[in-house]
Amino acid sequence: MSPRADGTTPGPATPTLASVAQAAGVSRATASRAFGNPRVLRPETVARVHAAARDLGYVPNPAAKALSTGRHGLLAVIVPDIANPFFPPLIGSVEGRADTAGLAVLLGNSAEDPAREHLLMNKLGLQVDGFVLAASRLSDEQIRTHAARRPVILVNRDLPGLPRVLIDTAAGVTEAVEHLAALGHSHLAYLSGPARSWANSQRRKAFRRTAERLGVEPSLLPARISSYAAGQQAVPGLLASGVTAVVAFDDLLAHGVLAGLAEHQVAVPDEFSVVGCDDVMASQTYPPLTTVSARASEAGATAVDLLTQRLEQGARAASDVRVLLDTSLVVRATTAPRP
Amino acid sequence: MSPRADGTTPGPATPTLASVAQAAGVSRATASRAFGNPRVLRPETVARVHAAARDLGYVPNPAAKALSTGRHGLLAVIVPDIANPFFPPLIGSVEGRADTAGLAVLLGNSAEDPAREHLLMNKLGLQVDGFVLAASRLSDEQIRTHAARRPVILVNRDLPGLPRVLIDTAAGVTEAVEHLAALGHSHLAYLSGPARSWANSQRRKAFRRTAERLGVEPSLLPARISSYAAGQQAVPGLLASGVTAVVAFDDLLAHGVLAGLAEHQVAVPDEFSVVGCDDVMASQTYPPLTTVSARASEAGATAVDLLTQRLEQGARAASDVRVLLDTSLVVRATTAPRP
DNA sequence: TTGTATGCGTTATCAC
DNA sequence: GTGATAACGCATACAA
Repeated sequence: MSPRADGTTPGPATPTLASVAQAAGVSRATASRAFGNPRVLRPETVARVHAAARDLGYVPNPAAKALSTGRHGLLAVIVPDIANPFFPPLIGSVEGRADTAGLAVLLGNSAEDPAREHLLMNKLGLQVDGFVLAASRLSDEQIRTHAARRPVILVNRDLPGLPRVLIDTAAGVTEAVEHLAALGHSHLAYLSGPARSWANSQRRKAFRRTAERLGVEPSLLPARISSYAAGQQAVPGLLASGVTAVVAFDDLLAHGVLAGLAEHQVAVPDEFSVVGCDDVMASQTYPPLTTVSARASEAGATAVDLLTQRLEQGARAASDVRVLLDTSLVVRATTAPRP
Repeated sequence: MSPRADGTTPGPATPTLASVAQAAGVSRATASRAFGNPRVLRPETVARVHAAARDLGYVPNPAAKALSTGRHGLLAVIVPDIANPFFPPLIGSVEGRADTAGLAVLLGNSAEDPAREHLLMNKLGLQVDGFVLAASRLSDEQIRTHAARRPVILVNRDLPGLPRVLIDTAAGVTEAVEHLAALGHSHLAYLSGPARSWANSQRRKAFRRTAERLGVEPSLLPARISSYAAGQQAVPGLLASGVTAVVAFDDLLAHGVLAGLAEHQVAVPDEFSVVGCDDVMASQTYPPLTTVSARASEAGATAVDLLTQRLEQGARAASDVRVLLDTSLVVRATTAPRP
């Protein structure tokens, strides 16, 4: 056992609770209490231990603490694709909120692969206190199995019985269709995203329902995956279908559509209107994309809140929490009246 | 000690090495060796232990292993800003490579704040085997202090004595200036990024050096931070300076410039040329941005390789490794001859 | 080749 | 209030 097998300088042994206890002239148990349960100790004793700890530069050993308590001070956030611009803000807010809650964040990337996601959760399961599972590609049963072992908070996955926070883009998509109909577009397309995505099925349904209600003709085009190239490749089909406007599953696809339309000399928004979704990139890129707001950051923070709640309250915490985050349309520069 | 304080179902106690040993009819030590050092055991014994482990669904407890060995199977990657599109691909490749190396990834966000970065490293230091420090905002001394405790691999920070991987955008920026000069632009601007960023100083120097060599007039404009809004706000100054082309610190700023120019009715690329940097977003957004390639993914993977090397070889590993990743200009649609 | 005994650093259950 | 002491689960000298 050579804890110094790496290239770091040995230096003096890192102080342990035992060192602190000795320096403070108390037992290890008392030293421990000075940190974890100071109220039961005489204030004077607490102060003495703290002083000793400070002098020695004592830092508690997380591994030992975890082994003893079963709590790791760690949370895992699993996403299908880190490179997809929807997730970084979500991850960022998870990290931020976790940090203030005293938790560190383990990052897992499932690469859109359910098998990989499952493996990842098994591997990480024993070293974290809980999971934030974003846009999971797992089956309901698999998720339930994992949730039986470790607390799991779902983001954008509506599984009854588990705490979940849902970004309800249906409202925004509905607005988008209304917006386009009001502009005179009578034939619209929805360019769909990942098949196993909850968000995608929500958006597709809202699109169709609203189109029918308003009496505009809906077309459904599959892009299968969310990528710039997929959006670009969907353009020929889009033009062939005869629509004059499209609602894309997300901003990434929308930008691909923009590129594809430019290739075909179709002007946006004069000849063709494009609506994205998630408002990620849309606010960081030119031209300003009309899109549906997403609130991914809020979703992440809320998920962490639910998790810490569950961690603190244990089984007493309500487990069937369902937080719905409302969305709305943000009209920018890629939609205009039908030509 | 109630490891089940959360809402999970109790179920059968998770199997430990002791359970496996008992089931296989061997001692705990032998069971342990079956995993960590199988060569010293009779193959038959190894098989029996593995079978028992499989039947019981045994998963080694990372905390116990860490406490015993001092190795955590964890790596921390620290970035200044998760939301900045430069970092997600880097983080993703770190995660990917770490995963194949059997390491999990802890994510830290310094929010561009050196103090926060320092705190983060202190907090995480005891639970990881090493750090990948991307675009660190820390002082040289601080980095050295941390590196003395835990192996640190630097990305885009050139600190002699520490393993580092540098994305050498100087070459690409040089090409960009040459490209613009060849197009007839005789007065160029560099829109700079974060002051403490190594990448920024590299780019600024390359810009000025090349401009002087080619006899074109260089202007330096500060954006201070990398954001869409900052790029947008820099446009008035840009136009006032009389330049006809700009090289922005990164693609995010470049897109902001694009938006600002549109506001001022300046056509790109006909009246004004814009070059970005890092080729992130540029390939996912329309219009296609002329930019400098970045290879952030390769940088992340390489950093992990250097770290695992160091972890395996210990102090014998060469510590002054300096990996330089070359870059080049990618000409797309935002540059054209001077009007 | 395998078993025995001990330590890793902390928390928690008893006593006192 | 405080102090011994036994876990927690695993790895590893040392014996055999």
